[in-house]
Amino acid sequence: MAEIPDKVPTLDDVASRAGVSSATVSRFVNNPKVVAAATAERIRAAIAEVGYIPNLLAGGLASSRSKMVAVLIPHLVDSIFNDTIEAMVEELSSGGFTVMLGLTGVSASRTNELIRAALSRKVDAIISSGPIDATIPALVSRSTTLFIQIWELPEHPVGLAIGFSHRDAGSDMARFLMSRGYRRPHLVTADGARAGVRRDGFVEEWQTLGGGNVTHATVDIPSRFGHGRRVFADIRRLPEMPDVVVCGSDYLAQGLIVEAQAAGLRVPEDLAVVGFGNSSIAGEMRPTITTMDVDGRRIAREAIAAIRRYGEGSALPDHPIDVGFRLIARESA
Amino acid sequence: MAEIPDKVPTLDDVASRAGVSSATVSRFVNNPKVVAAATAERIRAAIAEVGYIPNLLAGGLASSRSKMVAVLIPHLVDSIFNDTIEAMVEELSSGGFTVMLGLTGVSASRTNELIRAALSRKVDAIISSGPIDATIPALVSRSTTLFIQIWELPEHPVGLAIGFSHRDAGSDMARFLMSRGYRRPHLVTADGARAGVRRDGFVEEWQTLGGGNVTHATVDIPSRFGHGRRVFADIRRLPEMPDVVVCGSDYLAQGLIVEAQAAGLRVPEDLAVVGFGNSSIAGEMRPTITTMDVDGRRIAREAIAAIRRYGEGSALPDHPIDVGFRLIARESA
DNA sequence: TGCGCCGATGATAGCGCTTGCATAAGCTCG
DNA sequence: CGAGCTTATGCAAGCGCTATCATCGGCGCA
Repeated sequence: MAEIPDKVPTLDDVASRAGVSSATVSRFVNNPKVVAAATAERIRAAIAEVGYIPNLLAGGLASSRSKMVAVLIPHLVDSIFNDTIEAMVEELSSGGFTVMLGLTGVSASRTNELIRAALSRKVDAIISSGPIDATIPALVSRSTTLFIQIWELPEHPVGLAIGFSHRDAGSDMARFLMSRGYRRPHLVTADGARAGVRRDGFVEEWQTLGGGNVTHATVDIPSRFGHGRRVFADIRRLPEMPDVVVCGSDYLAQGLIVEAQAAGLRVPEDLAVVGFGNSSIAGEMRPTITTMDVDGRRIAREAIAAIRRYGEGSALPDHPIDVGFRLIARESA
Repeated sequence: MAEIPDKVPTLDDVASRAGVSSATVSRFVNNPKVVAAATAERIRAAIAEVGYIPNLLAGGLASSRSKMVAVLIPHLVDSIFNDTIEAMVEELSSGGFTVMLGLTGVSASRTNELIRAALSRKVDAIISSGPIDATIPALVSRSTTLFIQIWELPEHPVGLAIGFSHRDAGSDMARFLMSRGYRRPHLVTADGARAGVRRDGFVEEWQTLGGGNVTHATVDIPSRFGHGRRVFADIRRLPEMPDVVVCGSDYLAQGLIVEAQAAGLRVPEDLAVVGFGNSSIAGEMRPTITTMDVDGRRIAREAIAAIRRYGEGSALPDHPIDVGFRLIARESA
């Protein structure tokens, strides 16, 4: 019975066992087709025998390509990105990438630290859904790492942007609610840039359509289920009760519905509510929640495709990738 | 004005700029106190001037320590671990570790791949909340990576376990509900091992206390908000309506409450509901949800402390770390 | 004054892999 | 049948760090 050396086996161990050079084993590991079938078979066997696990630190150092992607999001709990991120992580993993997760919160310095950490690890790409501050372009541009902003389409993206127009999303919602006959919308948004753009889009369109004044309130980022309580209390104090509340996330919409119902109101008859993001709960709530769907899996796929192309040396598309959105009319409005 | 070389600066660049050897710069980067104050200052300046970002692939390769920790969980959306994982990621990041996130789903092969990927990256530790299959011990034991199972206390953990007794959690809940006067509990659990243990603990204690029969149903992993609908429908078809439903997660409890209320039942008067995990929504729902609190942040801290000690060569505690749990009585039962 | 020590630094040998270049067969074809 | 390819493999030079060992001034102390 073969002695198992007590150190973890390296390429060389596999090589000598298979009777080839370590270069050949390396080739086999990274691209099996380039070695002859018979050799491949011997190497495969040798790998299994010694229980070889490649050292990606060494590989990454040598190739300056890490097969690792950083995903930066503000939060995990109740995050509007959850479904998108779950899709993202699944797609990245099955695409052979390792995911480095960073939680930025709302702090720019935290975001910066995480970006530095990612660059330190020579990640192939950084996918960020958080806010971008002014120091980031300089950091990123000196590296070969691809920077991808998701969920928005900034005028001048750092690297690549994959998202949709928040302004259009806002105005689409305005048209929808107007056509449904609502007249006194109340907006509740997290105080982030994107939510602000949606709000502007809504208000502008609403007024263009001849709608009256639009009231609005702000909640902390992220807009969570738990905010529902305070938001509802605030609404009750409004001089005139709105007939529909436009929420910055489905979770907030859910929280608001719960509160409204607890207060004896019927949704949507007494108060209609719409969310944003088409999180899984939106279709499962009672009443089901009218919302905007964003195709997270599509964003993930586009991101991965871009990373691949970029890795192979192709130029990036010189314009952001617009994945659009889709209004989903359900029971709540 | 100084020319910025178009390649990314290395330790050597910093060293020559500061007029010291690269070894000294390395010392400064990893442990500033060991270099003389004046030298430190020069190095600090040089680092800022050239915009040096350490290459952790190279560092990790040389030191065989990656400062990276893999976190493996089944899901992101509606996961009972969300709050724990958020705490975990925050604590790890501020502790200087990079987090590699893996979503195992319910597949053992997926879990295996992720563990291999983690080992390939020479992570300092793998923190797993998923199910452990028989092939894992062999994989992990040949490496120097610390394996940490969280949220449970298995008899024979692979590496270290940090969690609590699911059996005790089950029996505590049984005692609590009995003392509150409930008589016909119905259990709804995800079909995972841990949930099964809690159920057994509940049933056994319930019967010890002289309670009658306990009905139970199973849902897919993870037990989510959306399951509430089917679970409620099933309950209605039970020969005798339960007076309290014990759910495997707060999200499921929430979903069930929503359904019950939509059907005109009052919670807890007509049907009481309890959850598990003390997710943030539990205290924010109407009614607030009675649940079991598990201190996720404590688990995270214990894990990090263990990783640190292990990295410094200390032996692991030879017994699992029991962080306990706490029943939180709220309005829903 | 001289010995031993300690704190600060330099020189250097790898860590385990990738990859450009060189080599050696096998093929095709006029 | 040999020039000119293509294909399969080996050789060896790094990738950018860390860590061991050696060096070299002080400095306390007998």
